[in-house]
Amino acid sequence: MRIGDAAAAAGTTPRALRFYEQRGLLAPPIRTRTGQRTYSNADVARVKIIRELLSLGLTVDDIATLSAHLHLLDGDTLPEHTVPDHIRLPQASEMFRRRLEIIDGHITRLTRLRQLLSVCHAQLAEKAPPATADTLGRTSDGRAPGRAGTIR
Amino acid sequence: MRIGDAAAAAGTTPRALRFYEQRGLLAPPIRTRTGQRTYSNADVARVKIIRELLSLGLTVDDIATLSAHLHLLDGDTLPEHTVPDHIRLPQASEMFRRRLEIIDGHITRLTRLRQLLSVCHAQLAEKAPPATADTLGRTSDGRAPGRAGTIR
DNA sequence: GTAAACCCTGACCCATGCGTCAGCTGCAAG
DNA sequence: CTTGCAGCTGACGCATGGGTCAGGGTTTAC
Repeated sequence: MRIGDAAAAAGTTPRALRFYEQRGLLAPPIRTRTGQRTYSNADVARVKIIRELLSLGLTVDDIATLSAHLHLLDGDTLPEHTVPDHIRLPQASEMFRRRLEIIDGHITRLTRLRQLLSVCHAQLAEKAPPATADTLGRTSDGRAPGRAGTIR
Repeated sequence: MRIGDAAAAAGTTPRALRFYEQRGLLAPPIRTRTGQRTYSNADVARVKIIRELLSLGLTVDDIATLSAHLHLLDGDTLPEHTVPDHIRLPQASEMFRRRLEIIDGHITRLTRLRQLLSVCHAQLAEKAPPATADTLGRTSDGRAPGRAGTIR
């Protein structure tokens, strides 16, 4: 499988795969003798995991730190002993702990925000009749060509 | 109160206040005749709210859209009728709705991630004895001078 | 009156997660 | 053989939320 197909299969772009590779999230894949990258299904699975984690708010660097242990997240799609574990284990464990704390914080705060906004919304709804199509000026998504940035 | 004091009172920097002003989160404050900005306590309160919302994951643009209604979030610190409401009410209401959806999504996904990581952490903990100070290479925070970006 | 500390307006810098050329090579189809 | 899509490696661009000068006025304290 070459990069275009692998990317499509994982729901992303070739550019992204090269980027993940460059940043250490993905092991450098086997190349054809002319230099083209070839990916396996396991690679695609890994990319999917990576995207999942990104969409959940981890950063590329976080995922790189975890990279030796990503297979734990997927039980059976990835090989078991691809990487020398023991050196990074404690750091990874620490990282998980910290991440958990951060996530708990996020959840707490978001929950509070949810309440705040909910109240706001209710108050506004009292004053304003529910928005109709023509009180809203075209709710197009307005995404410009070059829109990049964080996956949310 | 001049900008430095106001910023300190709100727990941020002059630069940030100017930035919020420029992006429409803060009304242009009164200036002395020599051009220096002067802020009231109400302004400081508003900045605190802005920071709160930022830390909860809203973007500057979101907050700008809400800016006419921020006082709803603070009941009694801000004046009641400073802005002509009616034009933007429906949009703001819509925005709240969308934001609520997004936040619910975040919460759901974070909760899932929490579980995943939690499992990972447990599995790692089995293999690795709990990290001690010297198995971790200096857990310094390593924050470089210019570390900017999103408030998390 | 003069230095120290603060403010003003640009303007450029950082990290993220890629998009998007640019300029060159590879490969399968007609 | 050639055409045209695909891949390769840089390198620059974008949006966010400000930090950090630079170059010049202001205010305050001694």
